[in-house]
Amino acid sequence: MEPEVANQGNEISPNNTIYINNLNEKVKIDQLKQSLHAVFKQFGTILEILAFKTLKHKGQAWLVFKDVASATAAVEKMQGFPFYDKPMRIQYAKTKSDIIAKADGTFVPRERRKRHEEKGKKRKDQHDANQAGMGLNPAYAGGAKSVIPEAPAPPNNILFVQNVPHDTTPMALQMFFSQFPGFKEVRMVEAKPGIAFVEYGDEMQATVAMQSLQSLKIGQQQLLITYAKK
DNA sequence: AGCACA
Repeated sequence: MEPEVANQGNEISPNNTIYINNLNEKVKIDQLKQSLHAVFKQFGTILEILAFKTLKHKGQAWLVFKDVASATAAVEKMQGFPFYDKPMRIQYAKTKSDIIAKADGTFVPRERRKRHEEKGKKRKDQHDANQAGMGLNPAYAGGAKSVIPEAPAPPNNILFVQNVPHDTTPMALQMFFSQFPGFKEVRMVEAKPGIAFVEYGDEMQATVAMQSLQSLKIGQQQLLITYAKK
């Protein structure tokens, strides 16, 4: 007989939604969601990202892809990806997200959770504004080690490449980046392993290379490419 | 460690 029951053990079956834990709990929810989006959008359209700061849900997030194939790629390729100094742990979510159920017509409203919604709903707009500002502050958490840029640099002709395996040579990197028009040079800094700068003639050329190489893995590691700060 | 639907 074939195994009709897809899910006997601890394996969780494919789902549009990935469940991520071991996230750095010091990161503010808004910034966390933004950064997750930046890192996972390469796998396909993201419908929703949910994260909460309550005790039971800190350090975790649910990221809903439009397509299951995107979720599968994300689970495989981003497993252990260093994110705010901690390796992400990624699984498929155990259950279907509401947003998916609504789309496929299977949504049935669940019991309303306890009266969660009652406590002081003050004007906290000011706090939110402050929090947004903090997302731009590199001094946050006192470290420069995050693989996530605090604020995305505007498009320009130089790419900033992160999560490069430490034993990668400039020559090796050049192999990948020089196949795109306008390539000028790769620069690596001895004192700062794991990163590289790649320069192109102009912004469009840099953009083309970035989009093509964004999903490149070297060894086990998923490259992360953004524009360099100038 | 912790699987929700702010």
